[in-house]
Amino acid sequence: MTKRRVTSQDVAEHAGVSRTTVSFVLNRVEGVHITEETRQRVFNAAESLGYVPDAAAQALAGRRAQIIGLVFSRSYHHIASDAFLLQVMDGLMDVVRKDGLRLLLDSVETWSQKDVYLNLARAKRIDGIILSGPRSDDKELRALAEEGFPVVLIGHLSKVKISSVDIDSRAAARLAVEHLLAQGHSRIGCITNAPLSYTAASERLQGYQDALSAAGYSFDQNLVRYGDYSPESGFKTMTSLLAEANRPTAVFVASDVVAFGAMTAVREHGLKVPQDIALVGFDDVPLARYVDPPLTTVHLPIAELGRQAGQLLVDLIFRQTEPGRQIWLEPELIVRSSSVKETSFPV
Amino acid sequence: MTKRRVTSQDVAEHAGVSRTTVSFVLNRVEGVHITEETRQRVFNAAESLGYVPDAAAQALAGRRAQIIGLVFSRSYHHIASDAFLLQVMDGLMDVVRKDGLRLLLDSVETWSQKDVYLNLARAKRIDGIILSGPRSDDKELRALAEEGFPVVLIGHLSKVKISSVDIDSRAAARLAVEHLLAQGHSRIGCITNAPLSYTAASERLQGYQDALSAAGYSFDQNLVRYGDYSPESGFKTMTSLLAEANRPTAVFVASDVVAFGAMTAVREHGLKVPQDIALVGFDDVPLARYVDPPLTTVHLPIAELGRQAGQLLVDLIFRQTEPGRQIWLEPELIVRSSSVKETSFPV
DNA sequence: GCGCGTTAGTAACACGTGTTAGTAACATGT
DNA sequence: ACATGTTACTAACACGTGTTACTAACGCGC
Repeated sequence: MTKRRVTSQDVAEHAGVSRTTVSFVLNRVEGVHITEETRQRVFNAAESLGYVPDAAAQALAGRRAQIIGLVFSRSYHHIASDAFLLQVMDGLMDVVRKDGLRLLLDSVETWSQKDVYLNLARAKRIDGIILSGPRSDDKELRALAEEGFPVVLIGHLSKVKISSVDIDSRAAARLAVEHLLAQGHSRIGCITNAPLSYTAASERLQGYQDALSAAGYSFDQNLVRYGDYSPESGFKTMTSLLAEANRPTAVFVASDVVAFGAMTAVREHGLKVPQDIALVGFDDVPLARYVDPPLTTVHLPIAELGRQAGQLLVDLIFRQTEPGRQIWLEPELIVRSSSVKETSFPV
Repeated sequence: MTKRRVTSQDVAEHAGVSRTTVSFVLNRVEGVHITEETRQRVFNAAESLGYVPDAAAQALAGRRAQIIGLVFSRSYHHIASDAFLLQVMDGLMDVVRKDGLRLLLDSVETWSQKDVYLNLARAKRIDGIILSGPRSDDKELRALAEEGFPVVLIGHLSKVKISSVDIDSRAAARLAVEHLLAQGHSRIGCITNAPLSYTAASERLQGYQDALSAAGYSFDQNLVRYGDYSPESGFKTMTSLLAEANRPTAVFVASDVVAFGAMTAVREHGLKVPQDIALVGFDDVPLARYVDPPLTTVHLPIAELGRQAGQLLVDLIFRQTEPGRQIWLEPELIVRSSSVKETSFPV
């Protein structure tokens, strides 16, 4: 005695018209003549029967799946803050919802398991895909994009006609270090957010070097340490930096979360931030302004990243724009007390 | 000159068999006799043609959509930490992936826009749904569940036969306050994580009251303040608490993030944690052990929450178990230095 | 009264799969 | 020799929608 599904056939019979007419009315097809009166009859029938079109059938009958995929690497989402993905999704949802799209989420442990997202596309389960932090040697991805499948990257790939949105983190890192230079520091250390095999890590290190060399300082390998996303790593690497014979007076930590650990290390070493060691972080996680002292950092427009990526993808899908547009978002330095000796900054 | 889709028909022709046989082989249908040799021919053909079944067609032909929905309230995901949803997803993905399911994510601003998830179900876009933090007056949700549609709640609803997973946060809060009592405190304040209209907030407050009354202390309204998820609110409410004539010697803050703000307030007031004010938080966000001093808090098994919810849903979908199972997960008190005067705890 | 365009719809096919019912070919027991 | 069962398949229908091609009725100018 299980209730049967309400199909468009039921609506048609209930309204006394053909199924075709129902389809025309409900999809508001242009260039087709339907009396206002029948139109209303159809709407009423659909309403009173509680008709909801079958998504699978719609997708099969040539329409889109109405779903876009967001794929990220599980290791990657640690790189920025934990909130990274959440903020991206926030921005993304705002955009895609306007066009009636839903979000399918998937992750890969390593980019070698590309079948995950390739299958999504081949099975027509999704109409387009947003890939966070792709690998440059991803042949299948290029193939997919060249077939005309809508692809947008968060991050970027050179020499490929794939749309992408990214934050200029090299410039961002440079901004941070220039700020420290402007404060009069000349021995400035660096703790990366991750091993250099991650482009997000090496780019930030490059920004650090850019600032130094632009100011006429040479690069000193001894002032660089490598974090691994965790506060623990910040604690350890900072401890190691403080043990240097000629230790730095300021440190650029390419991740707020790592910087929190570093800050703890400074304190436990009996030193003061910023008087003994000035600190600048990266990411501007919500807590950055609530540690002691509040952390100077670089704000990344992450929700905006998601929004732009979503818009790019929607345009590819519906407006069939040309792929290959690359958008760079500008970060912003947020100065708080961890980097300036005059302690006159508000909490 | 657009490349046509590879269908099971193509595979059939390529292997010299019927489309039916292809379906039998690829789906490993039991109770059907196929020679090992043809079986291989089909596999090879599918492989060499790069055949990927059309998801929409599969879903239409009676199979499941192979997608489950995770729906959360946007306001709700602030209540716990920002990382809440991410951890849930982590646990959830592990489970559902084993059964070949994908995750569709959606959010509602308020639970009044139920169409969002009702439509997902009615359109057969998803095979089951996980709802985070539902409202008790959700009639349509009950109807959906009673029709036999697989539903699992994160949170819980009484008097309904709907499966759910939840953390016993009332017991958790009690645990936290009992710890403070054991440390010799008798005037213990409370800062909630959110306004009391949120059950997640009122339950924690109740746990606080439970502990007090069990210890024979009466409830003092003057020692209670109401936060709103943010560190700001922690700062303000703690400042207000410290201005009390007879101020508390310990405070239970029902959210780590709020507690960070509270901790800053104590410090700026020239007082020491834990010597002047002992603090216990709630949630055990990753940073809790990296603030100064490391924050005693209640650890919530959130990833486990997602895992159990996923398992419950998968069982409902595939194993067709009876709905209505309620699982309660036990939190755990993590003692760090913010609540004990002997400062002998390791970082 | 006839050709013609417009209106208001409909019949029929396509999408690609899962599945039930059926069918030849062949082995087996008596 | 013949009924019976088993093996290895296949033909045909079902799923629910979008869409193209077609039609019947009607108005209208000449």
